[in-house]
Amino acid sequence: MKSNKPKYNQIIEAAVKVIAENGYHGSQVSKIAKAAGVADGTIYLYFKNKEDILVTVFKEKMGQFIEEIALATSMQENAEKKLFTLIDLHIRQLEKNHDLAIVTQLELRQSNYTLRRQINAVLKPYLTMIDVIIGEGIETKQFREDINVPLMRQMIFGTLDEIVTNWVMKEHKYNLVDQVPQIHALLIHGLRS
Amino acid sequence: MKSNKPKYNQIIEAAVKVIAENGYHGSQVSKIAKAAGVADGTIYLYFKNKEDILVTVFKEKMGQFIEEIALATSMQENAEKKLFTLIDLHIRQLEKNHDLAIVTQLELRQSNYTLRRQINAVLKPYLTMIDVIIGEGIETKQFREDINVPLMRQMIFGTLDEIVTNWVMKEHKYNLVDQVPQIHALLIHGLRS
Amino acid sequence: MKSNKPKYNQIIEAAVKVIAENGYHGSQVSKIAKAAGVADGTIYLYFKNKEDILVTVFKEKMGQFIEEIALATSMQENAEKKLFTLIDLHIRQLEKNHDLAIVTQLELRQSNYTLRRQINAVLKPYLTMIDVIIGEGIETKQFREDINVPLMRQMIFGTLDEIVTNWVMKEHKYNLVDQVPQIHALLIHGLRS
Amino acid sequence: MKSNKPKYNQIIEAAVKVIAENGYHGSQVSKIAKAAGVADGTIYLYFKNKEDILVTVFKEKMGQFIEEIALATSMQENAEKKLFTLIDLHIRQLEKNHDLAIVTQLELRQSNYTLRRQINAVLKPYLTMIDVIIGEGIETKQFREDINVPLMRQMIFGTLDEIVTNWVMKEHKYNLVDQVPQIHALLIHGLRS
DNA sequence: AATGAATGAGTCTTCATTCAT
DNA sequence: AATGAATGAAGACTCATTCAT
Repeated sequence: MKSNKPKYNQIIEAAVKVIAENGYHGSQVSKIAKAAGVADGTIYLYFKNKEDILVTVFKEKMGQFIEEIALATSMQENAEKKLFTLIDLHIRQLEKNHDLAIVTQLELRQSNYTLRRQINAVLKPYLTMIDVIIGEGIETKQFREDINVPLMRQMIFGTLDEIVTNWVMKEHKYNLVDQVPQIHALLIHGLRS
Repeated sequence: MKSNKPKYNQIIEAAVKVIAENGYHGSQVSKIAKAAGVADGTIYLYFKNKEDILVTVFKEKMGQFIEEIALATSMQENAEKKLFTLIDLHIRQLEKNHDLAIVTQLELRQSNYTLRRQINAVLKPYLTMIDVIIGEGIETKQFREDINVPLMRQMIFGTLDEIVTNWVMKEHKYNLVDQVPQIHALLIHGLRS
Repeated sequence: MKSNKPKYNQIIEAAVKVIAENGYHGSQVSKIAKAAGVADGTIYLYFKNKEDILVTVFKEKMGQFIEEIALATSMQENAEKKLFTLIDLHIRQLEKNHDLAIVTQLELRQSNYTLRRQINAVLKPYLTMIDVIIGEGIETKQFREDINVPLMRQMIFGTLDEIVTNWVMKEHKYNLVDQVPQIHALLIHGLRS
Repeated sequence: MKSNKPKYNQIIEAAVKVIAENGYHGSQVSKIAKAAGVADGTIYLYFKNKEDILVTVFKEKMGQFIEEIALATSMQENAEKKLFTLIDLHIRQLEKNHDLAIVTQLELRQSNYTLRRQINAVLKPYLTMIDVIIGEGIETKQFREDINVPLMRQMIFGTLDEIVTNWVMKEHKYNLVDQVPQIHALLIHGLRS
């Protein structure tokens, strides 16, 4: 696929790099074009408009992100382990890819409302995946019966998102993967002693 | 106090309203001025520039927000109850003020890096307050000894933030305060049955 | 006179200072008001508008300038000596007063066409004075009969103006008065050996 | 050459015309663009900013102006004739081109300090050319040995500049070229009978 | 398919001037 | 006479998008 549409991929990779380096508002179409080694006009042969580049960046990158997590969790035998795997890969993947983390945690959020809705749509399957894991945990009695699934999913996603965002804003100065067991424990056991 | 600087307050209130209605990028200075019933130039007698309006809106509103929570939690006798109060008021205050919720959860995040850092600075005391409550819980053995305080704080704040943001993006279609006890329970007990 | 209209004079002196220090375009009415120790509005009790301040500055200062030259030349016995005195005082007065020189040679020329015409009107008597001296020289046969008076006046004024402007632009780094005899000689004898 | 950069030249020609007609402060970028028959934004493909248009106008026009004088004087056999040619062409070229004369003598001087310095840099070779002619005259004993070259140059340039400026301010109501022999005579012989 | 020159809509900010006190 | 808070008009510049080549 990559070899079929080389410019398309060039542009997406350039966009991630340019946005991570220059910020959302400093990433003009002409700058992305230059980084991709194509003419400004060429961008519009592959993308409807600037917003479309950004949405596509998110779709492609998050698509891989989600797929990898989906695959890995499916190979775990129970909900608790699946949750651990999800946390681990969520954090591991973003920690591995600084540029992408900057783009997803900071820059893309500076977009307008329309783009935000599209980004949420891309995230939908991921959130559903979390819902399914929680549901499975409840069914198998690993998790409490009275758990409100959407609420618990917001807790899980909100926690992970906040943790990664903090790490990005602190300029990746500390190690994230090491905290995975603690995060998992907090989500499973809560605060109570 | 309000009567001393009427224009100042007019402008801040207008800014919240205009941003909530038109979004961050649709909120021209002239639109805010018009909504405040002052001339464009008057804005610049009270604010250094457009960004300064936004920072100030956040400072003033979050200042009250945080203060109210600080006061209420201080009157609770133990960490668990303090946490409940914090969750309750965090959600209650934003649910009560739709416009403010839109501004803090969605619009202000579309700002540039500089503004983001200033917003974080304003939030700092709130985050510290959470840290202190967790610390108190650990000392009094209400919470587990091995809890990583910053991590737990990110979990609490991330959860609340995600919950309110979801509610705003779903256009406030459901009741939030009702979920407070469940949120509290999840944070205290976690998923484990 | 000064004691009768203290604010009036305060404003004029402040204007010269502020313009010399901040340049024409950096000299807002409010800055002049502040330097003069009066309120912005007070300016408009004494001057019709901003342009009026500038014209008045020029009128007052150039009035003194011209008067002093008129007095001194009138005490010289012949045209050649009068010309020497005129050159000497023209240069001496501006060299003595750096701020005024900056204002007259550089800053006030950045004004618009209307102001320029008014400035020219103020200069008129000075130019006429030069004309009269040349005429006297011709009558007394000190100067050639076939001299075109306006042309010669333009030569004299143009020369002096250019010399002072160059000196101001070179930031007053050299001594001007020392050159007076040479200037006089050049105007009297020309280039020819 | 013109056909290679048509827009560039269109903009420069339009700028001279617009500034001559509307004055420096009345020449908005949009007005120049309209007169040049291009979009506002096109200006910025060829010029860094508004000031850059003005500096370029001066550079291009004065470049030609100076070159023509350099060529013509070089073909004269001695310093006195070279000086005559310089005076003649200085005045002839500006008299021929009313718009340019207005721009160089009046409007461009309303510019700020930065622009003024750049304009002076453009004039530098012209002033040097005058210096060289004077030096040559001294060497060949046409001119007096004791002449202060910079001073004499300021006298020549100041005289020409003042004469042209007066003519522009009098709205070109009289003939300038006719005065060339008189100007030359005054510079060569001075006032003395 | 690819180019890149050209377009032109859109906005924050300054500052001379006014006028109620 | 004096104040100074309030006014609001005015303009340079950017950048997403188009289209002739």
